[in-house]
Amino acid sequence: MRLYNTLTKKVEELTSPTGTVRMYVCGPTVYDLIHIGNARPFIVFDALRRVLEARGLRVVYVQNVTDVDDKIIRRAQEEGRDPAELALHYTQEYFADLERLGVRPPTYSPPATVFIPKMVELIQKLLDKGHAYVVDGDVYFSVRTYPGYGELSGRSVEEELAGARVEVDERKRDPLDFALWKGAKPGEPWWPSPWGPGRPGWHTECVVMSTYLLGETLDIHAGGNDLVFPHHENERAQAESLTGKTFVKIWLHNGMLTVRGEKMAKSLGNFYYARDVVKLFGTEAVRYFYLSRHWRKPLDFSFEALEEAKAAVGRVYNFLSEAGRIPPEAQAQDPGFRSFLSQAERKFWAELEDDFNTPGALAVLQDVIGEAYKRADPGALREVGEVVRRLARPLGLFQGEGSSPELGKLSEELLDLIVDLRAQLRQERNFALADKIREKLSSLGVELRDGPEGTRWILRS
RNA sequence: GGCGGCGUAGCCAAGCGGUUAAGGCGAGGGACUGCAAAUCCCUUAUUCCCCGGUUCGAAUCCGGGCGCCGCCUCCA
Repeated sequence: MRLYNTLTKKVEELTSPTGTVRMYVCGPTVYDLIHIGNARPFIVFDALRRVLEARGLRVVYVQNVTDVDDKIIRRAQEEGRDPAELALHYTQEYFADLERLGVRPPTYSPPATVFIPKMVELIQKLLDKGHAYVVDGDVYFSVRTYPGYGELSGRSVEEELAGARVEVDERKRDPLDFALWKGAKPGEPWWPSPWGPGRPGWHTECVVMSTYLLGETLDIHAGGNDLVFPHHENERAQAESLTGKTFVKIWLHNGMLTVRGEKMAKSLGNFYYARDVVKLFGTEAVRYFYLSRHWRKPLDFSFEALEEAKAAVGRVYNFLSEAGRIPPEAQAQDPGFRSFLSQAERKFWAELEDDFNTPGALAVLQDVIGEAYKRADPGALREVGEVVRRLARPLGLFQGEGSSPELGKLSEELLDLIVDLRAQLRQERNFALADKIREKLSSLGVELRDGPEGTRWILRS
């Protein structure tokens, strides 16, 4: 698998001598429900994980839950709630949302608060090595002590200094220095430390959780491209100052979800909660929507776009239900069809191997479906149905029943009876009544398809 | 201002030096049907924001514009 690495700005081969890929994806800060833009990395990197597994690799997938943070504290104060209780509540909602999005739970989802003693240890080590300093109960990382600072985000320390436009905290030795430990103000949650009560900074959380669970060098570290600076830059500075080793082999950053060209963000108010969008369009339409655009590019959200994704997913399910009713013995007539299929399979994987080109891979699926229809050969249809299901599996798509949910035996027989009676009406050319039945069933979610071999009923999901 | 990215048909979107410029949605025409739906067939970019350059050959590489976006604030 070749992937674009933010650090080197090149597409690089993901190597795994041990057969295990250790990947870390920045998770949510649990002060509110996640919005549909937050869901992009969760879905995209979940799919990447599954594709790596489908290629025979073991993946250890860690995604943190940031449950101490200024925003949580502020929100809790506004609502008169306990910050820990608020964080726990939204952590549970977050997991519920992952399920709604069809995202597999990570191997580990550590809450930051569990690791605070480890964070204190790490900060102490940075102090011991001269990479950090204490000011009035706060601890800062000294950016100048890490020569590689700025490499990830393509900034130079000098420029950042010149361009610093945020009010500089006078107590910092250098405007670029960032907080590792924040002393607690009255009323704020705190944990004990050698520098007094307080809480860890965000950048430190991720370093501790990732290296503790995955080791000092990660194969993949991923997140939204809005995290490149300062978050990931600061993580790298800490980790590499501490270990002297490469922190991350490949940095992956997904593009933003936009609304009319602007980033979707809580602060801009142009957001929709992930669960609401799933409710409106369904899990698979949302996944399809994300995977139909290359993961590094910006993606514009609109109801029309989701509608379109839903239609595309519906069409595939339509095909799968056609293919599914063909007896398993049916074989493709044309001997050349086999090689067409295996060529398509190779193409599918080649697209994914090439910087995780999911839109390219989905196009292969659509293409193969079109070809199967064209053949008008039940055997070919059946075989393509199987291939589509197998290939789409790692993308988390097209594994469901599609348009034929379980019905009770009685209901099925009743439907068959209605269809028979309607067939008689049509024979008698009583089309008015036959159409009325069709319309009524349609409004109940049962679609009738009249074909040369009679009528079939299909349940719309 | 600095750094990064994007601009391909009505819309969405692949493509990364040689392909007939994938695929989807939509639209139009036809087949099937009592009429529909579903499905099938055909049509829908001589051209990839603009201008130069490199090359036998450029949507793809280089230079310069134009437009849009992200980051530079603990934003996925």
